[in-house]
Amino acid sequence: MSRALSEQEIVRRENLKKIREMGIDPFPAEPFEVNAHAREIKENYSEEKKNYQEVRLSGRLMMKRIMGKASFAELQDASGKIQLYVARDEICPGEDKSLYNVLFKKLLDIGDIIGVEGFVFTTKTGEITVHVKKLKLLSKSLRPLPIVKEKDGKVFDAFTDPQQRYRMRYVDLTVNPHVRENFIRRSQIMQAMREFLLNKGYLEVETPILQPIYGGAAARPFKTHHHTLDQTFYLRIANELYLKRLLVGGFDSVFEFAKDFRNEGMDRFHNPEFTQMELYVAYTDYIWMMHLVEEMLQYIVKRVFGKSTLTVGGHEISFEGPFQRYTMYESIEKFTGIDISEMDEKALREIAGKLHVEVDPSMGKGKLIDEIFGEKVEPYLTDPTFITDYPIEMSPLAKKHREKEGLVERFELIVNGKELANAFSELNDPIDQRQRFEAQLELGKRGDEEAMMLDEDFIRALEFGMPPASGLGIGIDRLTMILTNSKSIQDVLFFPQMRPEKPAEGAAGVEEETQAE
RNA sequence: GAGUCAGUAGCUCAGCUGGUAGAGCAACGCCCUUUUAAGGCGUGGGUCCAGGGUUCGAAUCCCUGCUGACUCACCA
Repeated sequence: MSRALSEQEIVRRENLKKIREMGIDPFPAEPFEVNAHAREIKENYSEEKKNYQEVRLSGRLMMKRIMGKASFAELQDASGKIQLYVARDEICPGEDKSLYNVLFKKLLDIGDIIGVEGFVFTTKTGEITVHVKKLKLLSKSLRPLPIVKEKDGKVFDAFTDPQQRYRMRYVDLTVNPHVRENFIRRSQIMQAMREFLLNKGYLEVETPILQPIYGGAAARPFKTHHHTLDQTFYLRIANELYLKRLLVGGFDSVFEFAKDFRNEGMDRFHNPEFTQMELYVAYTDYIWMMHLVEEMLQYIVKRVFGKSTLTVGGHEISFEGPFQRYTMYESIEKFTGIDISEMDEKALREIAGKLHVEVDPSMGKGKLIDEIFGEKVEPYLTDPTFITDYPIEMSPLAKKHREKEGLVERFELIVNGKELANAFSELNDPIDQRQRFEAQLELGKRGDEEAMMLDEDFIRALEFGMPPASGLGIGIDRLTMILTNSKSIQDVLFFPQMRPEKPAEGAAGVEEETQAE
């Protein structure tokens, strides 16, 4: 399929041709060895020490300022930008000046990837600069990059169109340094979490993404089909039930960074695929897990940001534990003045109406309480807050509360008005578990599309005996959003889900085969 | 799923109650050996998201569709 080329693309293709005609390979195969990076040079160069006198670095040409026989340019590598000084007679010591006059001045375009060799000095305006002695083209760029300029911290002509930024994230990352920064943070956050868990001696594991029965959460799944087995599979909505099987198998602590998939609405907090870290530790309970979560978040924030208070959405949020704790009933009473602890389904429905919380007939008691909480409490919890002791109806995998009738031993951690983590003392009584699943089936019949499936093998595992344990799920995307002060999940996912730009050609047949539904 | 807003040059955007498209940067040509949103002079570049309609005439008004953002609904 050919595409009409823009004026600038035509120029670049012509330049490419001319480069080849000069006998220069625009896409050379040999490696270009580098011994320095932009940021490191800018941080460590000193005029007195005269260090960095033989540097080799490579990156993208981001700016050319040509002044006749000498030029300044900007090179951007993975660490940042640095200015280059390119003088004609330096890179062309002999008679032939074409390397400067033709290749550098005319044929190299912004976006080209080059390698340079030279020494570092400071210009008379005080800018640390690489004085280039040798220059090599490493890869030609055939499309014009958006030109983003900056002065005194102000950015001009920023590349901002969300659609283009997400579809061409490579361009976004190239021209928007703060975008790059968020993703580096994400990686550091995950690394710190993994480090914390491994230091505790917990075992990192992997469990199936293709599951014959989906479970461990309440959500609509993606459905697919395996040809050889001629069998329906679901992309996991959670890995909880598999990790618990591993506790049955004798591991006493397991965790997994899991991509989960939920076939539901998309907004700035939800992407169809997202990442959760789930952790199960035997012989502990949810109280113990609250301490662990406090300790872990403190560790991560300290490790990644070097401090324990961050500005999130205009608020200062401290991750220094211990966090505030309320039971679910307490929190509702605190924010609405109404004590719902003794109410039945009918009374709750009336209260919901009074509070202008929308409900529908398929909702059971647990869901009604959750609606009230979600509407009247959750959005107002800014600092990290544990909400504990949830109604049994909405927590089919959690252990019954040791003292309080009708509740389970469960907590959620709310930060900045959103759920960040969810945990319980895990239900390990197989008979109780079967009854809970059966109650879910009932809800399913009432029209709750997210009611859980009955997983016979999971029950069988519990019947062999699972040690008492607590389990935790923590949303990595949400955590990254909070810690990087990002307004949308799209800012912390490299490639957020979007509609295809145009219907993929030839994809129709494939679609038919792989996608049931 | 509903509502609101948006889609114009490579990028960021102007374009009034309808008269046939503009700026800055980028590109191209020339000048310039310490510039940094470099500068000076000059030049080119458009499926105005797509398809219909109204009209003598549509980037502009109307309808449909596509894509995106936001809000709401849904989502423990």
